[in-house]
This record gives sequence, structure tokens and C-alpha cells, in this order.
Amino acid sequence: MSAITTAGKNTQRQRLEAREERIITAATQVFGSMGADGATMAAIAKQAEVAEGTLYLYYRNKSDLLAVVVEQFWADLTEGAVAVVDTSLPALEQLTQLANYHLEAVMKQFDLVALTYRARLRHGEPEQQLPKIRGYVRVFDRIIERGIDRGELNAELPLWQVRDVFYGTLEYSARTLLLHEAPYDPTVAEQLIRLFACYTTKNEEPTDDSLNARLSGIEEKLDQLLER
Amino acid sequence: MSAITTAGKNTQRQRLEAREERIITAATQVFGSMGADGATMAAIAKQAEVAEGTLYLYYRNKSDLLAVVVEQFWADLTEGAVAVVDTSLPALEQLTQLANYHLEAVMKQFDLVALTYRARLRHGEPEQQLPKIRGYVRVFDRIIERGIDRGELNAELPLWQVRDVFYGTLEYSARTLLLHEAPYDPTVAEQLIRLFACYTTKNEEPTDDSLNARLSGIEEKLDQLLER
DNA sequence: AGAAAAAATGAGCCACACTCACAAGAGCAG
DNA sequence: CTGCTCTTGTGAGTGTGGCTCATTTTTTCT
Repeated sequence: MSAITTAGKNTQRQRLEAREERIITAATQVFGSMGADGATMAAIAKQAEVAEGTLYLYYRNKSDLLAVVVEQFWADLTEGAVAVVDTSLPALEQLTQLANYHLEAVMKQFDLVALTYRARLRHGEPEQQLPKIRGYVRVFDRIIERGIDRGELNAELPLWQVRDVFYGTLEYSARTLLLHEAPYDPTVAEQLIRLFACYTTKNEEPTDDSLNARLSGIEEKLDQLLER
Repeated sequence: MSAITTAGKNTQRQRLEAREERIITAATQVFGSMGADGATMAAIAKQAEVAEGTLYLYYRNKSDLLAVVVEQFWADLTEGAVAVVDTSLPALEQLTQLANYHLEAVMKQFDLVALTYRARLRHGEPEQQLPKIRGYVRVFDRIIERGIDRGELNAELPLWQVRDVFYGTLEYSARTLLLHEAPYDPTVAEQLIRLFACYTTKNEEPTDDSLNARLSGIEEKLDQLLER
């Protein structure tokens, strides 16, 4: 009787996290190897060693399950990104680290990344996974913020557009590389960061050397004059 | 055999092509409004006013049909892009035009863009549509090439990576804007092109000239002193 | 231990991509 | 026009896979 109210909104989910864990693990494997369409609930159930009906006690439907898998993927990615970035380095170096990490991860699990936007477009209900993606994006944002605080980066750069350049380029590059069956290429991050140098406060480029050289020359002459 | 019939009006050949045309049009509408998964072959058949079985006389399966629709989309996009770019303008202006056109088009038909990569990943058979996408990308390449020829752009910029920055950023921005339900925003292109200014041949910023001038003045005076 | 609630099961339902035995034209000869 | 063949079109039928629900098994609480 009281069960009706709870069943109305959500699936009968309570405990047994072990089972849920098993299901997610199985789903990750099957989705990963078969793709979103190729994966069948039957296959996931078999892999998880539960009955097909059991899946629906934990998740309303297939795309719900997919969403959870994707969510987990971004959470893991965030953890890895935080670990790989050394906050004591200059902002541009940190960005290089993040870019390389991101590119490599995205290339390795491109199908999962693709599934993200697939799941998101589906029936316009991105409630679940968006927070995890936001958490991941935060890693980037914090690097930028720290860079600005330290005076390394231009304070008035448009954060959200810079973010789009960063992640957009990396994702597209990953697609390009995969399409050409090329391996992971650190040049991509390198070039990208070179572009980002435009956002730094100081634009002291190599020409400075020539200026310095001239100044040195002048100083020398002054010294000569003084010694005379 | 078939050459004889081409001269006629209502030949078999023409009837077949008209039918194919109807199918593609119907498929475009249905895929566009229902999405790749939501669209059913039955709905497409009804829209095209043919029997379901007829679809399979023209296309092997659903994803084959989808591929053709996507192919057509990129072909049309290319046509529009060529029309919108004024080759007599400086390279950066041309890029701005293309960027705005691309962003707007992608935002308007984002589902079709998404379907592209979907269809591509599917069983790794990108034979059909890739040429059309390459044709579209060429529009960008030609702008860059002309820019280099005219000496406006740095000749040793890595073309394929620049391409990735361009299209990657725009596509990601489109996603971001759509996600926030924001309207088309020309600022995106503007910022992107500002970044691309780093690729222009001359990076001499104002400070250099004035500094050099002052230094030259000082040096002159010193020389006068030394010669005395 | 026994009853009641919770969790799990898998046969069955339905929607949908795809097939195939047949039907309906089109072109041609007499 | 009438039969004959070949091409093109049809839609009922099939299999697959997502999802449900009546029933069974397990857990929980006396």
C-alpha cells in the first residue's frame, strides 16, 4: 500500500549497493564494447548475473542506465584531472598538462564522450549528468582563476568562451586523430597552449631580446662616457 | 540502353529519381523532427507516400538512409558557405563571415550535425558522407591558403590544427549556447577571430615602435657625445 | 517459526527494422 | 487490344530487443 507512492515516482531502489555496483560495471563494459545501440539489456543483465527485469528495479530504462554510466565516466575523469595538474606551476603549464590528459582520455574512450551528448540530447533531460560535467570543467576554470589571481593571465578574458576554445578544440582534434587512425599527438596541446599565450598579461615576445640588446649597447656607451 | 531514354520526358529513370527525391525529402523531415532514434521507417514511408518495403529498394537500411540525408546536409552547407564568403576581403574578415555562418547553421540544425558523427561511428563505414564534409572543410582551407598567398597569414601555421581550433570551438560553442538556451551570439566568432590574429604575419605591437624610436634618439645623442 | 514486506525473476507484450511472396505497371510483339 | 516478360512496388509477416507484471524467492520483524 505504502509502496505505491514510492513506486510512482522512482524505481524501487533502496539498498544493495553491491548489486547496483555490479550492474553499473557490467553496463559500462557492455556499452563500451557494443556502443549505445549495439548494447542490449539482455547482455548487460547476463554480464551482471541478474535477471533482465532486475535492471528495471534500479533504472527506469536503458537511457537512464546509460546516463549513470556516463556520469560515472566524467566523475572518474575529474579525479584524474585533479591528480595530473600541478598547481604550483605557471597557468600555461597547468593548461598543457590538462590538455594532454584530456586529449588522451577522450581519445581512449571516445565512444563514452559521444554517448554523453547523445544521452543529453535525448528527451532534453540532462539533470543527472550535467553536475558531473560541470565538476570536470571546474578543473579548467580554477586554473584560469588562479592564473588571473597571480597576474599571469589577463583578468578580462571571457571565461566561458575560452573554455569553449579549449575543450572544443581538444574534442575535435580527438575526432580528427581517430578518424585518421593517428595516435595521440602532444603537438595538439602544444599548439593550443601557444594560442592561449595571447591571453597572458605580458606579451613579452622574443623581440624583447633585441630591445634588451640595444639597451645593453647604450649602457656600455654610457659607461664609456662616465669612465672618460 | 539507358542513353536512349534520357532524351524523353517521363522516362522510367526520371520517375525513379523523382521517387528517390521524395524519399530523401521525407526522411530529412522525419529525422529532423523525431531524431535518429525517434524516426521510424513507417513514418518516413508514410510521409513519402510509398510502402515501407519500397524504402528498402532504394536504401539498404535505416542508417544508410540517414547517411544520405546527412550527406545532403553538408553539401547544402557548403553551397551556403561559398556564397557567404567574400574573397576580396582580408582573410580574417572572411573567417569571421564563415564562422558566423557556421555557428548559426550548426545551431539551427544541431541534431543533423550530431547525427553525422553518430552515423560515422556506426560500424566504421564513413565512405559515403566523408567526401561531402571534406568539401565543406575546403572552404576554410581555401581562405587560409589565399591568406598565406597574399602574405596576410603566417605561412608555417599548421593547417590541420588550425582547422580543429576553428571548427572545434564553433561546434562546442554551439552546444554550450543551445544547452543554456541562449540565442545565436556573434561574440563567439569575434573572440575566435581575435585569437586567430596571432596567426597573422605581423605581430609588431605599438610599444615596439615608440620604444625603438626613443632608443634610436638616445643612441644618436650618445654617438654625438662619444665623437666629441 | 510464521507472516508480511521487499527484492528478484523471466515469460510474454509490443514496437519497430527488415524480408519475401505476390501484385501492379511498363515496354514490346504480334 | 492481348498476351508475355521484366522491372518496380506492396504490406502482411518475422525476429529482435526494450520493457512489464504476475509469480516466486529472500529478507525482515515479530
